[in-house]
Amino acid sequence: MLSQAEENYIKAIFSIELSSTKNVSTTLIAKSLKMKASSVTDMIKKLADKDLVNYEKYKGVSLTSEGKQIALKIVRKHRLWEVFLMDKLDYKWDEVHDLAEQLEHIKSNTLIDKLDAFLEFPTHDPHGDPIPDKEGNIEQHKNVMLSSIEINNSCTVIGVKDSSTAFLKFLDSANIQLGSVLKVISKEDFDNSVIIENKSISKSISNQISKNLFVKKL
Amino acid sequence: MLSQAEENYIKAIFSIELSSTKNVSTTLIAKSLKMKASSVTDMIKKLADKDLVNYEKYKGVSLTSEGKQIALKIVRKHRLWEVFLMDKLDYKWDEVHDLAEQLEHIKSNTLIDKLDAFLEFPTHDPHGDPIPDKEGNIEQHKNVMLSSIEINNSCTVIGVKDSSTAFLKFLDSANIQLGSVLKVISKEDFDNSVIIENKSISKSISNQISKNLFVKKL
DNA sequence: ATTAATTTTTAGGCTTGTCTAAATAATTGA
DNA sequence: TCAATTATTTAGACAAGCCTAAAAATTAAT
Repeated sequence: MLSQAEENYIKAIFSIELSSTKNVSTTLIAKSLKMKASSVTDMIKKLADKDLVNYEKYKGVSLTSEGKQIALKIVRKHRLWEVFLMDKLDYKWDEVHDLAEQLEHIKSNTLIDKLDAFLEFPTHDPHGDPIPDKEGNIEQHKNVMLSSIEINNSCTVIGVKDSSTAFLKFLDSANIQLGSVLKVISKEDFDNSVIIENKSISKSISNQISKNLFVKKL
Repeated sequence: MLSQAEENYIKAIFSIELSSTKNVSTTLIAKSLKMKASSVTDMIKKLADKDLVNYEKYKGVSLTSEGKQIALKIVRKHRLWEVFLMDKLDYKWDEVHDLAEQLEHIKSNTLIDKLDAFLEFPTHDPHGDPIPDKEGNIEQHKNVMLSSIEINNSCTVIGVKDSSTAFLKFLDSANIQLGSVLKVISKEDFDNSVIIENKSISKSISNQISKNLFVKKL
């Protein structure tokens, strides 16, 4: 049985691995978990002893397939709890992350599948991220960003790349949710901002925003 | 912010206090938490430093009013999570305790009240124990046991004194739930067992069982 | 009222998971 | 290429929370 600390490391390594193909460095893990590199080295050794990561001194780490399975289970828990918090307890999408971070560590063989059933087997969490199934299978995110949609095309918001509170709060204030339909009216070459129409209201969206919004072309 | 360990001690002290008026001894706490007395002494000092318990060497402890408020909050969380697990996730009443033991430690200012609302403000948990309200007010259990009901009287099961898995499983197998209506048919002087009728089926119930079943006379 | 038994506390040790500071390896750049 | 910078690891420390063993206080028994 893994400790919460161990689970957090596995999860951090997993999410860093997703955004690059190289081995994951000590420093990146340390940044992601807000810890010192030396602490990371210690834990990595422990995880390597348990065969959850491949590790060679000075070469960074990668998850073993066992480690990956564990990561997927944690991600599944995290995302299902997020759905619960939003759908059943009326939390907003920028409020659920920290709570899910705690709930994902609850140990039980049956809880998460019962929760899954209770939520009627959702496929995506409130940020549009796909929820791994019982066996750890997960749908691949299609990386279409709002910034890549051409003028006069419409798209649906299906996820966010950046789930920071600040970003989510901004989206809320701009009335953009999962499922929002956005039409690209024009693009500004100068700063790559786009003018979009959302529920017949036009808004200017900076490039920093539009390249963090996953969309599906309509 | 209290650690899980601290919360567990507070809860243990609270529940021991409920069943006697004397100060709570180190040994009793140790037994209840399955730890060594020396560990208990350590923690008691810490809790006394934080003014959550009154402590004088060799004299045992009692909760301060602040300590009692914290205990009530934990009890509230525990019982609301139990309701959730049973009512929403279809757990049986002997399965919810260990999970609630983990869930009760989730830290959030808003979660438990939102859960309370989602569950439509239940007043009792699946074992018939009253749930403290937001302010820590809790209904007093009326201590009427099945063993004290006279022949030919009927009563409703409102709770259990012993929540052990073994006891709860026995009740399940005997088809006795919260709300079950039991009629006392006869009593055996020899061993204080009672014959009861439950859904027109008669059963003999030993004194050990009947003195652990809270009932309300009809 | 002493002695014996029990309870409680103290002292010291261990593990987990963190840190700082110093040492070593790897990478960068002039 | 080799010196400077940056990344990583090692070594040693510390807090939390538990333990064992021994000492001290309390309680029970004769």
